[in-house]
Amino acid sequence: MPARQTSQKQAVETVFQDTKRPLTVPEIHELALKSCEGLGVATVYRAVNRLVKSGWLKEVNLPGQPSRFERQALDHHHHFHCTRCERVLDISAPCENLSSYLPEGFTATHHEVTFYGTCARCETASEGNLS
Amino acid sequence: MPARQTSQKQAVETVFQDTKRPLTVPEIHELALKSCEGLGVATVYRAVNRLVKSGWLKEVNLPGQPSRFERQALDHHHHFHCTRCERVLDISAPCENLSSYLPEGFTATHHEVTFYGTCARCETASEGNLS
DNA sequence: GCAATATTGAGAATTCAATATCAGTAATAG
DNA sequence: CTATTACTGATATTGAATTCTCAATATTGC
Repeated sequence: MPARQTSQKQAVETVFQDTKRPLTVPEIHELALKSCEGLGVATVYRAVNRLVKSGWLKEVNLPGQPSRFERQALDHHHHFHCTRCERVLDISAPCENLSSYLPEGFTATHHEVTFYGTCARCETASEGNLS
Repeated sequence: MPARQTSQKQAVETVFQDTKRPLTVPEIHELALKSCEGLGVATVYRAVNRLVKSGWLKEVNLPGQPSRFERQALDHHHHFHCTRCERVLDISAPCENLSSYLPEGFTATHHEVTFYGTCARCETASEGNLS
């Protein structure tokens, strides 16, 4: 009798269908609570682990940050870490011939590019605050 | 009577003068032990923190990895994480117009590029092992 | 329904990096 | 040389993210 369908699992999956940026476990938890009152953090961890194992989710690690998770994207993309609101956003990838610059003898299976700065939302918000 | 010169501090600095890739604290410790018997990990942490504060060392964070440290480099570069020997190596940076691809309204202060794969040393080593 | 058992929530337990503590050691000013 | 006190090593402690435990609950095959 393997695997049952529960409202908790459903809630976690829904979060990812509604969001297209990498989320930390606390973020997932908070969002999932809206559709599943009383949901515990441990359960979020369990659900996320299952979904990662099944390939539906992908773990995203940014330097010095706790793990985040996002839908296994179809297209390659990079990440933008807004140092003001602390959100991590996807940005489309122009990575072109990046790996062609690797030294002789090195073989890269993949790469990650992370930008740091201010996202459009925060940029706009602060403009309004100029006094 | 601020700051004394000790063999421990000296040992840690020497490690970085002899190595030009980012090192974890355990790596630093192991290397420094060669020139300073009995050196404790706590002291390595202390020395590294001092050197970071003074600007001589720079902290390097890679996704899902403990902090590493390297000499404050003069030139911009990226990192290559060998998934076989787990070493992190510097590679020269061709980052060109990377940030020009950012979406409207986004401002980036800096970026990081990390490659994953096999370094030249491991690549060579495994060729010899083909049986 | 009903029994079998996956799943859950709450909190304890673990893990691992990094820091704090403290008595003993050693660098340096005089 | 000597006193002052920065520094050290060993170890306890913290802090955080994540996993484990276990009794209670809820799903699903029959």
